[in-house]
Amino acid sequence: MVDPDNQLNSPFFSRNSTPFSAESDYTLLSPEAVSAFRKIIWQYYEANRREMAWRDTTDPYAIFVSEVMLQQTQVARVRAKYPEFMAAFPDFASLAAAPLEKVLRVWQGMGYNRRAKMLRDAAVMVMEEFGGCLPKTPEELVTLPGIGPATAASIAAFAYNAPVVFIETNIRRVFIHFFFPTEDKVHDDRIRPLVRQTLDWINPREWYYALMDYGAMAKQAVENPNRRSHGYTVQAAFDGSDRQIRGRVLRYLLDEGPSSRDAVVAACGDDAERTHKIILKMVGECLLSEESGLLRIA
DNA sequence: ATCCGGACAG
DNA sequence: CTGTCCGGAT
Repeated sequence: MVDPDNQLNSPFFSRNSTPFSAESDYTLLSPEAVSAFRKIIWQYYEANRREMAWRDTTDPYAIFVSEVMLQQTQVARVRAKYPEFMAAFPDFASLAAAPLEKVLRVWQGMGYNRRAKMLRDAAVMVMEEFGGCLPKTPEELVTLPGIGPATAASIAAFAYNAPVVFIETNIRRVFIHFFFPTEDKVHDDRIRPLVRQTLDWINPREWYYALMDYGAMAKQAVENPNRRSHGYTVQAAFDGSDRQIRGRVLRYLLDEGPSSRDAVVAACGDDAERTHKIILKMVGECLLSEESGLLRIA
C-alpha cells in the first residue's frame, strides 16, 4: 500500500508497519493506531483550541445558525457575521417571522444567499412542524431545507453531544493526511470507517471540535490533503461569473428597493440577455419575485 | 490570479 | 453523478 522509501508526513506509516490491523484490510485500525491518533489530536487541541462563540453554547438554535453559516464559508467570516445575525434573530420564532429581505440584509457578505432563505424556511418548519423545538436526530434534521448529511450530523454532535459519524472538509483533511498519505482520489467511503473507529463516544462534541481545529491547521502546514480526495474539483473564477452577477442583483435590490427588471439588468451586467436569464433563475429559486412590473426580494 | 467550502437540482 | 451557488483572504 505504501512505498516504504517515500518520505511520509504521516507518523503512522514506516518501513515495516501501517496503522491498519491487517495488511490486506484498510478498514480496521489497530488499537495502537487509534490511541496514538487520538493522542495527537487531543494534544494539539489542548494547546490550540479555537475560540468560537457558537462553541460556548449548546442552544440548538445557536448551533443550527452557526452550522449553516459555516457551510462553504470560512470561520473568520462567520465569526464576523454571527453576533449580528444572532442579535437580529435570537431564536427560531424571530427568524421564522422575519421577512426574507430583512434576513438577506443581515446575511450580506456571507455569499450563497439561498442559504439565508433556506435557513429562514427551516426556522418556519421548526416552528410549524416541530413545535418550535429543533429535532435531535440527523434523520429528522435532514428533512429541513438547507440541512444535508454533514450539517445534520454536526448539529446532532454539537447541540446534543450525539456520537454520530460524519465527514466535512476539516475532518476529511485530517484522515487523508494521516491514513492515506500517498493515495489519490480517496473516497469518503474509505474515511468513514476510520472516523467511526476513532470517535470519542463519551465526548463526541469536543472530539469533533478537536478534529476540525487540527484539520484547519493542517491545510496551512502541508499541501492541502483534500486535493487528494475523490470529490476535489477546482472552481471556475469568480470574476465574470454568474455568481458575481447574482450577488450584484441582490445587492442592487436591497439598496434600491423594488425595481424594474430593465433597471436591474442595466445596473448589474454587461450582457443584458445573460443577466435576464440569471434574474429569471433567481425568481425560479424564490429568492426574487416579480409583480406588476417590479422585481423585488421574494 | 488562486484558494477555500456543503446542499441541491437537473 | 455533475454543475451550480458567493465573497473575502492571500
